[in-house]
Amino acid sequence: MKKDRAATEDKIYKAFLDILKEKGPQGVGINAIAKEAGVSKALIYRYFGGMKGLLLTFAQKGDFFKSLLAIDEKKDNLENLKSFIKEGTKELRENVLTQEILRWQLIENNEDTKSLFKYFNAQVGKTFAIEEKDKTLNAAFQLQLGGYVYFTLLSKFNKTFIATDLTSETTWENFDEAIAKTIEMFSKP
Amino acid sequence: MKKDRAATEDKIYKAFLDILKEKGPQGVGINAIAKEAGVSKALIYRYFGGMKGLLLTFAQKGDFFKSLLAIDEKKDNLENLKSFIKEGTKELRENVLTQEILRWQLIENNEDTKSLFKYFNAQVGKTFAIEEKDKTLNAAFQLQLGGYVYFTLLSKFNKTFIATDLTSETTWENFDEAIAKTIEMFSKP
DNA sequence: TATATTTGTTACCGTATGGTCACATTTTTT
DNA sequence: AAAAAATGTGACCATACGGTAACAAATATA
Repeated sequence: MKKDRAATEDKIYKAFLDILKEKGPQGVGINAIAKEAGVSKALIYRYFGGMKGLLLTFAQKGDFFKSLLAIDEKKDNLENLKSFIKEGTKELRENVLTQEILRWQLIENNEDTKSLFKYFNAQVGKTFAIEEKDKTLNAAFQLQLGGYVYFTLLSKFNKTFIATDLTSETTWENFDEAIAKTIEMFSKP
Repeated sequence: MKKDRAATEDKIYKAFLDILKEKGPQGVGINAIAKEAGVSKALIYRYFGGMKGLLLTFAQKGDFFKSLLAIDEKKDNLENLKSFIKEGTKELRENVLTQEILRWQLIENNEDTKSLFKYFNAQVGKTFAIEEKDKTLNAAFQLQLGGYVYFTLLSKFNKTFIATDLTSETTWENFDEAIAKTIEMFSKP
């Protein structure tokens, strides 16, 4: 049998990502990862230091919503902020990995996940930080951003929220429009 | 030893509620409930039909955010809608049980939880349904409502979101103000 | 080539899970 | 009082979890 540590580590790490994406935080476990990777679970402890070390590795690689960083400079004026928002919401709904980390933060926060959340939130803060001009506008914007996250996560298991169809593309366009409109109105004198 | 089925059923049901409130959806399990109730788990199957039946019982009792129903009629004009929102957000942040059901919907949706979510969401729909006057306003309102839910759930494990302090009372007052202001601005010609 | 070292697997441990069943005890009915 | 029904428990099963240790096989070093 061929032996290759680097390749094995890669198999383990990929398996972890796949499970997180497919089964969510609840599916992530030593046994499941080892099985998915087709490798003995003892190696996860030897090479990564168990779940905690695995999450730390994940955190330090830090490939979260990287596509947003490219347009990070555009947040200066109103029009660019709006397009930034649109890009951000699109990215959020496409990036399942990011979704699952956000979901994870809603259900636990222990010694294992600590480092992951720390790095992830630092990245979020760096990406989505906007200069606060108006206290109420800021709160309104954050609420809508949080709402977008909420509905995105909710749509995994629910097709509707009250009367809103979460499977309809129109719904998400309406959300984008609502955010833009809100910012616009707040910005008027 | 005294035997009293009604009292035992009550002990089981109360134990279920306590665990859901204290440990969240993840803590809810047959063994944990039986232990908390100080009763043999076989009785949960005999009297409730297992977890599924227990959740159905919970669903049918339907004591979700009841305090809101009392002010349900007030949603007719702008000022009353705003006060209704304020009451709603207050209730949400105080009602841990409601929070945990909302959290539950973000992480699973199986045969056991099906009935619970169905009844719960029907109640939510009945309570928070507002007549849609403007498509964009409606989306903005829903986003902010969702954001409020998101931050409420997030605050259980996280003290901050980006630069926002989720433990500060001022933060939540800002949120309330933002919702009111948004509705107000949308309502102007 | 012989010896270390690294890599990988299997088997095991303790614990916890959901679920069932036989049995003892209490309460109700006859 | 005797029989029947309801109530409650403890033991047990299969399965899964995280974690460890002993051992085999491959690779690197001497």
